[in-house]
Amino acid sequence: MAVDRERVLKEAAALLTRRATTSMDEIARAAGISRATLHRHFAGRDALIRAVEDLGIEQFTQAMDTARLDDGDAADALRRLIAEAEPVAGVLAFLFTENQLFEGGEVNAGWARLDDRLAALFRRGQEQGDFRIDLSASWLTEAFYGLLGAGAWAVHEGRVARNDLNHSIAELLLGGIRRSMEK
Amino acid sequence: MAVDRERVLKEAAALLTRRATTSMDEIARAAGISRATLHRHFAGRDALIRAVEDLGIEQFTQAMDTARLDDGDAADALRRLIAEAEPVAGVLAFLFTENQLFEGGEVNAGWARLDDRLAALFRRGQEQGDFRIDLSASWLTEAFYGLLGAGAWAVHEGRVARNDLNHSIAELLLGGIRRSMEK
Amino acid sequence: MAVDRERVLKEAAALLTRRATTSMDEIARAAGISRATLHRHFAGRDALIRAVEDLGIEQFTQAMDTARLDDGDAADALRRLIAEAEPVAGVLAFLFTENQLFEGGEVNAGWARLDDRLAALFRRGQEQGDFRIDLSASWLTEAFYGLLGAGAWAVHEGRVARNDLNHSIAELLLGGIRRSMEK
Amino acid sequence: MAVDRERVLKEAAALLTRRATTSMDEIARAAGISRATLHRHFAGRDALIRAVEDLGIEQFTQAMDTARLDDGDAADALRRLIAEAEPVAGVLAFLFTENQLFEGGEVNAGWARLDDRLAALFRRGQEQGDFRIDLSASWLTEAFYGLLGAGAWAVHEGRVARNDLNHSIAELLLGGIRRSMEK
DNA sequence: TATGAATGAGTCTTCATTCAT
DNA sequence: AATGAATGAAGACTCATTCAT
Repeated sequence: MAVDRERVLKEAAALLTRRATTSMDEIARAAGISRATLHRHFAGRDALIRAVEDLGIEQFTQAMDTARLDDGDAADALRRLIAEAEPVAGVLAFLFTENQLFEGGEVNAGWARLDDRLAALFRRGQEQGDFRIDLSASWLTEAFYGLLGAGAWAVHEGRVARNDLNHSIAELLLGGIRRSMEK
Repeated sequence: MAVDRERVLKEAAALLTRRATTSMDEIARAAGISRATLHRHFAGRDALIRAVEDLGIEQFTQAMDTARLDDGDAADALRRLIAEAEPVAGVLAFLFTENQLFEGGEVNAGWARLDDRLAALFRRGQEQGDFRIDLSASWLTEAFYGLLGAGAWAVHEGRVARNDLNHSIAELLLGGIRRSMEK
Repeated sequence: MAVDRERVLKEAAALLTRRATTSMDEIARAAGISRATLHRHFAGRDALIRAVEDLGIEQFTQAMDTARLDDGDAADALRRLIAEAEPVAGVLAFLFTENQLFEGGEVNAGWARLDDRLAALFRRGQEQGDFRIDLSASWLTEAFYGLLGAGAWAVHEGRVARNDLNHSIAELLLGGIRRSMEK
Repeated sequence: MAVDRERVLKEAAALLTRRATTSMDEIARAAGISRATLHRHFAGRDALIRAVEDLGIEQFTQAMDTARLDDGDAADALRRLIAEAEPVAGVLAFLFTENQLFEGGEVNAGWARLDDRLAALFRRGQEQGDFRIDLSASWLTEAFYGLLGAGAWAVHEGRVARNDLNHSIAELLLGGIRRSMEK
């Protein structure tokens, strides 16, 4: 039976997310294949990690597509994005934490496009008067990733219920900590 | 010339934050000493990491002390904490990711104590009616670290000016993205 | 389409002569078949090498037969042998280096028989007063292979024209470098 | 005690000459050091083999220097060269046999210089009327290597006495097999 | 019959750590 | 105290070989 490439990648992502030093052997075993087979499908450790990166980018891209970032209220779009991105949060956190994986420093171009789309959403919100303008779109983009990662981790550690995650991230990001009159 | 222990720890924190698999050799070189010397000062890789942790915990403890978390308005206390913690954001980010990436290692006790103090601040704000109560103190604690780490990285990457960092983090955390009447 | 066994063996000989560590994969690709097919036709690497040996032995045996080593002048017989062996020089070169590089493996019996026939020719020349006797038949045998191999390589590298090969080898072997009165 | 680089290289050359597939481990053990140390001195297997190649080139260059190729009778110069090169014959044979070691095909430039000097010697002999001109200097160069290799092997196999080697090669190369009036 | 896919075994390579100066 | 050198242990990688289609 042919190896399910995507399944292997998902296992790899899951393991690497938990421990960045997970060995090829462990990944292979988790995926139910031999080390040699793992090497046949991914030219080496780097190639595997790059593939995980590509998968993460692809999944996050899909989340953005599904969330229809350009439709309606920017705040609602952001809420939809968080809901869609939640399953990918773990991988994204890994990829962001391990962002100097490759000496060459050539960052996967896919990230830039994602960053752009995200920043565009924040900018739209600002232009439409929904979002404050004293926080740059660029910073909000980074903050989004930071909160997503923290959320994934909090769930993993049992500090936040999975069902609360969407709400926790979205509300914090949109409304902050302070109790306000509105809402 | 005597080895500057703290400098070594800071280099280590910086490198390990970006790549958890950074080798002893890379750390030694970044610190300007030989591998052997690095080993003379820290009994091993684990000991080095523990030392970085300890440094972070110590510095963050000091930041908390200086910020007088229990005094006055909770929001103001949080602002003070962010201001004090900002210079150590790098090491803190390491602590945060570190505890994420290496599972199995019992969490450093000192770290847990810091978590508690931070959570207590959020709880105080909630009890005093300043902070919303639909976001758990536990989650806010995680979010705090996440945003601090994201901020440190954003500055490092040149996406946020160092001078804006305090404001960026504090405002986002306290008020969220949404433009509001107050403030 | 049926696999051309001899073509495979010739490719294998050519590659193995130049690099004893040539992999099964490279040989298979050079022969235009898959690794698995190569294995179906030859029970394993050793079997393949043995088959190449056998091919070389068979072809060289035939060359010897055709050259009628026992007939007439020994020098003429040697010339005929060189002419007959030239097309198989590549495989022969392999046989020669092969027996050099892998020690421990008992020498193929067929090969020893060829050595004997060749040595017998040289001995005959010496007994008949045509060949000098200060160079042992055993050494001349080795030298014969060495020159044949060098010749095959020189042609391959474009340093000697294929049409000159016979003459180059035969003249050097028979008459040496020095300009002489006779001839 | 510091590792004797040259000694390691000589061990490596000796082992690789006998079996091209000798492992790094075997070489390390033969040199009395650990595999890791071997790797510290030679970046990898390829690097080690290249170093062996360099050593071979250097030794053969030295042999040429010592033999004073440009002095006196060309035939005598050739005799001197054979005598000087004899100890290196084994390594040279290995390097010639394994001449496709590196995929890139970038041949060590040192060879070309050696080839040139050797060819120059043959050409000088031809111009001075000592060597026949119907055998190209280029071919004689190849033949020289072929005979040297064959000789090294013949000694190794016990078919030629080490003390006879010089004579065997020189006489065959200079005078050929045929009994002649002169000499 | 031919082959893409899978794998066990073995080699190469790196890293944290120790040693001798 | 500092370091170049050496190494055991562990992981990455490759190859010949087998399997299932």
